[in-house]
Amino acid sequence: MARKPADQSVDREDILWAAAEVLHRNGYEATTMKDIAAQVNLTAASLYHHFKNKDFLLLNVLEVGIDYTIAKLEAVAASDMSNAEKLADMIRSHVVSVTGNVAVGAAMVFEIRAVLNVSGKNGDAKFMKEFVSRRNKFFARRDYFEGIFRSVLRAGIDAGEFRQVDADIVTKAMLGAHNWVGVWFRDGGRLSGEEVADVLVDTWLAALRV
Amino acid sequence: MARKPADQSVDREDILWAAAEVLHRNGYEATTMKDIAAQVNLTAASLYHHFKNKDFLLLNVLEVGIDYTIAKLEAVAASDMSNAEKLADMIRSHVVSVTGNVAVGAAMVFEIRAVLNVSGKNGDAKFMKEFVSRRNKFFARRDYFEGIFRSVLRAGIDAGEFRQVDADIVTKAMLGAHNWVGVWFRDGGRLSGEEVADVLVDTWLAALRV
DNA sequence: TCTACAATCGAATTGCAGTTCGGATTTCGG
DNA sequence: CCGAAATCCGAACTGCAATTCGATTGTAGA
Repeated sequence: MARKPADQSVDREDILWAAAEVLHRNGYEATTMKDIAAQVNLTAASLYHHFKNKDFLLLNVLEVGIDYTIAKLEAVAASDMSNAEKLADMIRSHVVSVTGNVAVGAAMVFEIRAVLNVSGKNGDAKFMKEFVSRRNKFFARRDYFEGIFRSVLRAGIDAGEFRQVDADIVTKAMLGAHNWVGVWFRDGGRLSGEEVADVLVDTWLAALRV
Repeated sequence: MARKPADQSVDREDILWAAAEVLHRNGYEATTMKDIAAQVNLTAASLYHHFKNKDFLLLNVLEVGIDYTIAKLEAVAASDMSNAEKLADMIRSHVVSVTGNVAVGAAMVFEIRAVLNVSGKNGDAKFMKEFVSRRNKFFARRDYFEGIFRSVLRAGIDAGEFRQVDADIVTKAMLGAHNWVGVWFRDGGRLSGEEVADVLVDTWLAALRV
């Protein structure tokens, strides 16, 4: 239908990835459209053909990240394993997502505040409506994500597989620890993402054993 | 010596606090000098009388935050309790710091990237030298902070008080979970900071019990 | 009381990031 | 081979945030 030089065929998804990487490297506000564009050999202006504006671009990255993670999580949570086995797989899945997909993973966690600040500045309300709507949906998805962990934890407690703990707090502790991995993990370090995941699985199951 | 109207006596420390609060609320890049100034009824220009520039202001907040936390931690680590008791107190101390001093605590953790980016932009190298020096010192302090936790954990393992775990990873997991508290904790929630701390102490000790 | 200086502000400067716009350029369906 | 739509870019606009500077005003201490 249109232009797409063989040497740089860049599409929406490529940009999303580039954005995720730069975002993870610099943080939201510190990331310029130019930076993102450079990552895919485009100019800042070109990005506006693919995305309404910077906020939507970021929001898209977050959406992709959360969807990716939730998809993997749901598969596990829906299986017919014991709650302990489920939780182990979920932890593994989450941690590996964060380490293997640092870009998306970290962006998912640490850039939220920026997205939150809709009311803060641009009150131009142009795409405002759609933006707020999608942003709320995103937050709902985040809560849903956390909810999956909490449910399995609760079920395990009720089933006597886990000891009695404050499921809310422990869930948040788990997510915090996992998210934090995205901050310090580096490829080529002493442990691989899978190995780190194993350590955390072991740790949490120990914390929960009756 | 100089001016200091009785109605607004604002000093360096007040600004530091204001900055910490706004920072925690908006994130570094999203926080303007004007925002900070407004918090203490000053104009942005006035801030430059107290701080070289925005970066130094943030750095100062981080320094204050880390020093505060380390001070409390060292007191505990130096006592003659068992490693388990020490760790419990340290966890409590850390978590309470984060919840009670959300400003400093969260800034300490989530704004680092912004400080890191020295090389990123302003290469004007005016205060650059001093800044880099202090920033490195800050990072060293952060490592030191983490080291205290790791040491006690290791000592406990060696002493047979804790089970064999990967001390590096578990330490980071703990810090991640604690830092994360600064993100979700709200005064007036179901639990107080102390209560949250207790849950975490219980959780980690369970994870480590032989 | 006088003076030097701390503390503050208003106004002006600078630079850059986000965004817009119109004009190319390329490709594909027909 | 043509026309429409997809892509992309250069240049220009806009606004704001950081920073600077000179002027002003209290105030503490000689």
